[in-house]
Amino acid sequence: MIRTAIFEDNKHLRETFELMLNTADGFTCIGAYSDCSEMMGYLEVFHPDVVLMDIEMPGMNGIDATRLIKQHFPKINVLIQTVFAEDEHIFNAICAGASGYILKSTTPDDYLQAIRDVHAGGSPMTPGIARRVLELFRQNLQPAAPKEYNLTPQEKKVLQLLVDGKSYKLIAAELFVATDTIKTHISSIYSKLHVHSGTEAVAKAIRDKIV
Amino acid sequence: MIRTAIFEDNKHLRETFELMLNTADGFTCIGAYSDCSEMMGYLEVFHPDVVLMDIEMPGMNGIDATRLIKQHFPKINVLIQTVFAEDEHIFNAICAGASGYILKSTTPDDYLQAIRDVHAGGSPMTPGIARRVLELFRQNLQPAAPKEYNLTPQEKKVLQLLVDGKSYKLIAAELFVATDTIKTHISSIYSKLHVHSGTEAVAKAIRDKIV
DNA sequence: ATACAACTCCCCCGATTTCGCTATTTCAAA
DNA sequence: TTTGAAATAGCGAAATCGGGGGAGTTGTAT
Repeated sequence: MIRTAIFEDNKHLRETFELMLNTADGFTCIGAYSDCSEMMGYLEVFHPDVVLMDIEMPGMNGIDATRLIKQHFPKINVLIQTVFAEDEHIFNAICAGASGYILKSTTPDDYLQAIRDVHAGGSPMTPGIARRVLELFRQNLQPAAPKEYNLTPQEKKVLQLLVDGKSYKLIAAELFVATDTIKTHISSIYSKLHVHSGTEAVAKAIRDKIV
Repeated sequence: MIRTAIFEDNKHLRETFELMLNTADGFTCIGAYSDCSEMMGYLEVFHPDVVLMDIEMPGMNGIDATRLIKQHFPKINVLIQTVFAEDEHIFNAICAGASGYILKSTTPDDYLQAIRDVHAGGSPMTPGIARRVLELFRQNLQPAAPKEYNLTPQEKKVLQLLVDGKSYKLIAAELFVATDTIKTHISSIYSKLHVHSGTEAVAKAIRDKIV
């Protein structure tokens, strides 16, 4: 028996969900609320397995509520169900700790299956949502856009050591050349990066290039 | 009619898929291969809508093949189907550009539905896989661990401006104080960050803190 | 053979940075 | 009221840095 709680401000929808869960085999609806004002106290007492959470609600929104739930009851699985498919909502919901994210166009059977999935440790998602998630994933991972400034191999080494906080002398020692040679390299690094000091160069180097 | 191609080294499975696609309504299997050796030339000619890709195959594996496909034919949707649910495979598949990731335990109907979903621009995933994806997502995103070094507000401002490449004089001007004051601030910043130069401070500031 | 890029080195010089130490004012906490 | 942190400011000296110039050696490409 999967103990489910509902947070949904639309009265009709809320009661439909409640009925659906109470008539379906293997489910119980142990609470249906139109907002999150009493949520924490309620969860403390009844400890549902799965929370079906709407995003748009008066008072606290479903994403902040999810964050709150996961902070205090990490074992409760939160299934977001909403009409919003915006990247920002999806992103925030995931970060808040949502276990699933389905759109409201889903059929009753799909709802039940989604709740089962969540309860079994899965993360059901509408395929369209899943695509957004994958794309967000790739975006937030790839931004390795190492700009090229035509630095020569030696200049890269010097820049690397500069970033490590080494002085001209130390860099020279490390590369077995004269300090003046390092000065020359650094001059050309500066002109290639369009900067005029070590701090600027380091900032630029870290921000859009090699470590 | 969804034009699908299959890459799967298991003969029985490959032929089952082929039969399934050719008998189902709305699908055509326009090729079924046991490895990726001739893949690119094949895709060039037949241009399938969806590729059903196995991971474990002799020769090139399905993930590298996916990367190759997406590089040259970004419009082709690749649906990974495998017995492997390891995080590393999932991660690599996503980065390679896979549009979906389903496990081989899926039923025939689910296969067809997954292919439909992919073709419609969705990303079907087994709920268990989806959970892994969400967790990978959170992992690769959260490491925003802004270390605190007990810098005072003014010191933070100074550090910020230092990172921007400003000289002591300029910082002093910007904060309406004497240059010597900036000297003092920078001294305490250095001792708090345990560094001994501007470049080190900037590197540390960017790497594990503000800005 | 002649360029050209990359790497090397040297000198000069002024500006900037770094490291000492001291010291006052303000403001909030003890 | 005393204490302490934060911010302010100053002085001095050594070291480093940044910009300018010129110049020699490789090696590759034309």
